[in-house]
Amino acid sequence: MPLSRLNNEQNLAAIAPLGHNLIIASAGTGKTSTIVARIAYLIQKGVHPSNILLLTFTNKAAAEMVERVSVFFGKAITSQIEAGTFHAVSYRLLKKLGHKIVLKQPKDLKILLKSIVERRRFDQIESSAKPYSAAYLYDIFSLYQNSTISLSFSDWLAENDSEHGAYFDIYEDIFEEFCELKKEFGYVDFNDLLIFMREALKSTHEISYDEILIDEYQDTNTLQGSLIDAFESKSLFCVGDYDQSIYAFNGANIDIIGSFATRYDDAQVFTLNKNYRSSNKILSLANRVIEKNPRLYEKRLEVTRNGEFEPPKLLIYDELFYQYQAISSMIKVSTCHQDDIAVIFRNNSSADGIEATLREQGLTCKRKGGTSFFDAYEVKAMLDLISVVVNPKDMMAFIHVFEYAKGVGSSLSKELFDALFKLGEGNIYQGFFHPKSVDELFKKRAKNHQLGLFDDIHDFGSVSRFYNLGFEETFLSNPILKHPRLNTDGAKFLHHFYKFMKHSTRIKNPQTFVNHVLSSEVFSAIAEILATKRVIKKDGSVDENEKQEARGRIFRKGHLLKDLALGYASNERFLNALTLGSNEMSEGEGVNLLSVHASKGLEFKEVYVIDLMDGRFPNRKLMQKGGSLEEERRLFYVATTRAKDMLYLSYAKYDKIKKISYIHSPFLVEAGLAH
DNA sequence: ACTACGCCCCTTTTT
DNA sequence: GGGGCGTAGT
Repeated sequence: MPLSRLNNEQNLAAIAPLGHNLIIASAGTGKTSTIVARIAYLIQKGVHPSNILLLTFTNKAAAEMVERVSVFFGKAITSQIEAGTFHAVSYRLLKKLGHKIVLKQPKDLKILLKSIVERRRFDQIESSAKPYSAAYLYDIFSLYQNSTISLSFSDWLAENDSEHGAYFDIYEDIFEEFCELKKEFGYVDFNDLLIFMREALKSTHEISYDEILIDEYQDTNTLQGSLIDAFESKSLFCVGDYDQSIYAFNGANIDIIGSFATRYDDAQVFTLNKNYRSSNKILSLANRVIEKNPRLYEKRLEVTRNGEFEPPKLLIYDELFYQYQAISSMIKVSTCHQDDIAVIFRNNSSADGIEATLREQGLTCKRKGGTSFFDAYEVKAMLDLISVVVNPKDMMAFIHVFEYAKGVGSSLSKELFDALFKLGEGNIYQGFFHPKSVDELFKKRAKNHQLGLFDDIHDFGSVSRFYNLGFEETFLSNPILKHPRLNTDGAKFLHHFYKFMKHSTRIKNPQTFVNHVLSSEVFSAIAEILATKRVIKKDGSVDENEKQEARGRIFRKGHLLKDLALGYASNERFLNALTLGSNEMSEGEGVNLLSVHASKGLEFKEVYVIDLMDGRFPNRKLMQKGGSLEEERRLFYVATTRAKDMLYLSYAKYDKIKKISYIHSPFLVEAGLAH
């Protein structure tokens, strides 16, 4: 059984009585096994699996832990455990409570926020500081929401950045409007999931757990902490390591783990000291460095692995790219299986270089954050087409789709959306198919000073200009076609879209729905535009064969998306799952390429920590913006403790593209590898 | 006034 | 590679 394989320390933690238990688990001490054993122990003791809540940092980690428990009890039991990230769990529970939620990517919401910011006047305000950009304002507000639950935005800003005092009122006002706009369009962001969940828990007794297990407890931020509190669980099982707290930029509050023992009367603290992962030499290097940080508790890690291992090796190169090439060569000749090798870096900007040199060597690599797939325009277009059906209030999705309509820019597409929104009383599907009569459908042109050319030619927006284009009767009679600036191309695109919408609402199965998107005229038109754009030569000529191939690639991505849709109960769930977990998916096979943050919780036989230059790692820029050397040191600790057998640390003295000279990272000095 | 397009800037870490 | 900005064209 699960408990039999634990050591004494782990066992004591796993069988702790219900209550408030904190497990301090240093790197490689078997915390996953301990959590798995704890869950198994609870189930054995008669706790119903649906009364267990497991909160992890990635959904993948949650799935793996539940999978390991199911070895003992079977899937029928373990599938009842509520497990996932704070965000994924909140989403599922809110759905269960009947909330309608459409999760939006921060990128889209930044555009929305920008539209509000642009309408504000800052120039009359006297201040030495320039107002924040919309994107930065979104990020800093997000950090605020994650960092505090007691302060107002202004008060929080005042504590962190006093120079913007003159703008505080405007900022507050902007977010008030932003909040209303989100509500109007039915949008929810990552933070909203947690905030809504916390609020929902205040007014329901439907949801409660016998025990909540929290992995990576050191990275819990104030908002997440308040959510844990809101569950009012009598039993917590929190697992973490102070030295691996690397999410300060997201509001991670180290006091939450630090004050655990004093926060609860019945607090019990267990410590796991036996390291099963790394060789003694790797471990002592990592410990030498992390000991430079102030100690919250004594670390006395015991090495359990016997045998002779190579000591960690420092590799020095004259130039950045030589470094990547040399490391790729070493990986090529390594006897280690490629899946068991990881290249770890502080900044993602290192990834492209190392990926390129690996490819030169004929090696493939695995990268986290399925960026290339979900960043592709065709994939975004497909997701926007799904979004607009799932949420007929979704302005952003509508506007993104209409970027592909010729003669329709951001201004007209917004006006079209507004008109459909009014015609359908807040629902563009209704606006298309059951339009109400509206007095002033289109806003009058603000001024008609320079009229002449276009403004009065189409002034009445006579629908007769769209006769003989083969439009359906019901479409022709829709008031939307009276928009004065809508041209024939735009109307054709709108008609494609209309037909797509018409047959959409009945399709509940996500796979069927993706098929519906792929066979629609709208998507076909979008694919046509993208394919043409991708093969067009400088002289404007297009090779038909090449274009068909490009079209083929676009539709192949469509079928990939269809495969991903398998198993989701509704379009809404499919869409939200992609937003919640798209960047957990990794792409490719072979050598693992990971940022330090992405490497958290993983282990590899052979690890290369690269670009260890002062400025890049530690990242001095971030340190100036509220980071700290301590945090960077913890990042170094996390990176090095991923290694089981062999650890390489490397840096380059010069970057010939950026023309920057570097000196080695101070952590290499602290590690005793450099002076 | 709005759309389309070409050129120049920067590029942190995550749900 | 993407977003911001200036310019030409409708």
